[in-house]
Amino acid sequence: MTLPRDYRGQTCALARSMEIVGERWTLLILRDAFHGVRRFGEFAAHLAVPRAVLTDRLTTLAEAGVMERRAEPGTGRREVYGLTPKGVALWPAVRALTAWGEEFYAAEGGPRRVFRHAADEAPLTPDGRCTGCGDAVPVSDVLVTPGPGLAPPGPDADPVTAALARPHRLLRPLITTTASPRRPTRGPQS
Amino acid sequence: MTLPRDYRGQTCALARSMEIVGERWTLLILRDAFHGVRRFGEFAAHLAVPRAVLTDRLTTLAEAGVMERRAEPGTGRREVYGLTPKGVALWPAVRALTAWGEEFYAAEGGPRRVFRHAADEAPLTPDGRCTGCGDAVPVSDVLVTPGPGLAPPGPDADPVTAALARPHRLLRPLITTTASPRRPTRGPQS
DNA sequence: CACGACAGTTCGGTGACCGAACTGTTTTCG
DNA sequence: CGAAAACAGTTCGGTCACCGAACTGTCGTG
Repeated sequence: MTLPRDYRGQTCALARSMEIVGERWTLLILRDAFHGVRRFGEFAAHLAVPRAVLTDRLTTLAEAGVMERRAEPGTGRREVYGLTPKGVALWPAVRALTAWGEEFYAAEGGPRRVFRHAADEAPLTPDGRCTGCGDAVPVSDVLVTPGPGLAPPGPDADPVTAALARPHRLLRPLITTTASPRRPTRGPQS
Repeated sequence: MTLPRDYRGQTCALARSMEIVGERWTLLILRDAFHGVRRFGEFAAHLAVPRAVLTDRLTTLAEAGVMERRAEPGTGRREVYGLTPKGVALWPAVRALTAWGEEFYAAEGGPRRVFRHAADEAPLTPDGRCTGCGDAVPVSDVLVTPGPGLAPPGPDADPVTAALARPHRLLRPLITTTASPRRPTRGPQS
């Protein structure tokens, strides 16, 4: 198994994970995928990641079985990338790291985003349980709503940033409209 | 302060986390710290990380308040590095990533290590709850035991690898004796 | 003092990452 | 239909992080 940057000799499951998802940008790409980002250009515009690096990461993730690359039906050249079940299984890790960042690097005013149980809209605990019904909430039942700490997107924010500022379900395609106004999109900003 | 490798423009708590713990080797260093590794040479020998990189990571983690550097009382030059409460708060993330690696890259025979509740020695669920009493187990009450998938350490394995193959509590110093510094190699020692 | 253990630094070589420009195809619109 | 734009990647040169090995300085012990 020739992984791009391995951690040789480590008899530790964490090292195996880091070989797959430990490279720069990878977890942010996966996070976007959880939020419903599906297209190459959306990842590139939202993350401001060099396009060559993005190509490499998506290829690596697809080869590892974490994401899946498929042609979007109907549209010609449009490729879409989606999480496989193996990728969805990374949600506890993404959630835990997000919760840690939110706890120790909180924005002014409060959390940037609030994860809720879609069934009753009660917020989730940091470990992903519903504060209303107490259940462990599956990823597809997580509703993301903007929190008080989320800066409103500027008028020239990229479509992903704009869509992330609105309530949405995880794993559902974030941007469904096919057509977009032709206007040179410049500048990242989440 | 300029973070070493930032993710500019990301209004996302995960990006904040990745700026602290997202660099190569950092999470493996933290994992070792959870298991009780405390000294520079132990990290270096066990992880096979370039020493300059290790110095950089420990300094960065200390500046971020995740780890703490202090002189070991008694011994002269010995510095020890320990997790702060902010560092301990990363345990859910480390556990989740380890569990994912264990699930999808299992070793022959089964898990490499089993996390248990020290009180009743019942194994923990992937999200850190005790299968015996059902409680969420704090990090300091986690007992680590070798699992069937853990390869036995070779005779020339470093002391950390050897100690990790024996049952131990998280956050407790893994190697307590100063390794009997320079015994006259008289009798067999424990 | 000599020696070994240890923490951390130095240094040259290599590869990953960056950012911007470019290629080739598909879609949209006049 | 034909031009222009959108899109998914690729190419390329500069820069920086990482690697590995050797080295420095300090402390404790024999």
